[in-house]
Amino acid sequence: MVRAPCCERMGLKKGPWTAEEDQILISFIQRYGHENWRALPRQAGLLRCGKSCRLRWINYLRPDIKRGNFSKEEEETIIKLHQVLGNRWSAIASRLPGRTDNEVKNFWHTHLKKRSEHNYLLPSTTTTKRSSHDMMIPKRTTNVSQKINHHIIASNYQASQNIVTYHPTCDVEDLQENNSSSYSESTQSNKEESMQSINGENIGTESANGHGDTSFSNDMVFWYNIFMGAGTISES
DNA sequence: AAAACGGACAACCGCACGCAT
DNA sequence: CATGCGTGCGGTTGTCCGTTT
Repeated sequence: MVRAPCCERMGLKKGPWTAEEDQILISFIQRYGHENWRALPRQAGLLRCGKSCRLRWINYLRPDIKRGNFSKEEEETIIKLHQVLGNRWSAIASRLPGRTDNEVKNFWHTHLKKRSEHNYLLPSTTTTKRSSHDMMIPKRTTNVSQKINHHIIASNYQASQNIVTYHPTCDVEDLQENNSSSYSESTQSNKEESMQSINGENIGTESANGHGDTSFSNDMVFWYNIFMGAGTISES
């Protein structure tokens, strides 16, 4: 597949955003939403590529962004989730309402990494690029992770002013045990089914074939622990 | 006072994936 | 089935700013 290079078109601006650009982007999205990031800058009259607009919105301009220092609880949550999930910043960020993957990633590299390295070895923090083939944890657990994250984000979004749903007391040690035993064996469809069953609702997945094997059960437990233990999927 | 240094954070880049055609 | 587009993600780079020398 040939991919069009982003932001390389003549006339597209790069670098820091100005207040005027921010204002244009905010008011455009407030008015029309962001159904198509690629078309958005043209429609809004911004000399930016869609990717840049998306990043700016998601990481900085979104109304539900929580600015300011990370709390102690948030730090601990990041550290623990990183032990379980590795460098899956979006997944970690989804556990921290109002925080973005970029923010979490930066915070990790500037604050937590050194501290964490003192305490334990970091098996999954390699800086080399990994394909989805050469790692047990898929780079993008697209179906389940996206849907879960969408679910999470939607939940948080719905009640954004109301709840901070992560529980700093989450027992990540348990998660790690389950992780080592079942995560690598699990399949995408298993995870999807797990989440469906766990939530007692259809979160949008398709496969309907039944699984009665133990890996499925382990998987179910694993994902249940991941998302219930860290607490964002509330028992709604 | 100014240069050098380093930390923090914003932004960019390239890849992988889902989906429509 | 093959192709291309749009998007999300993680790694990396760039820039700003405070601190040290």
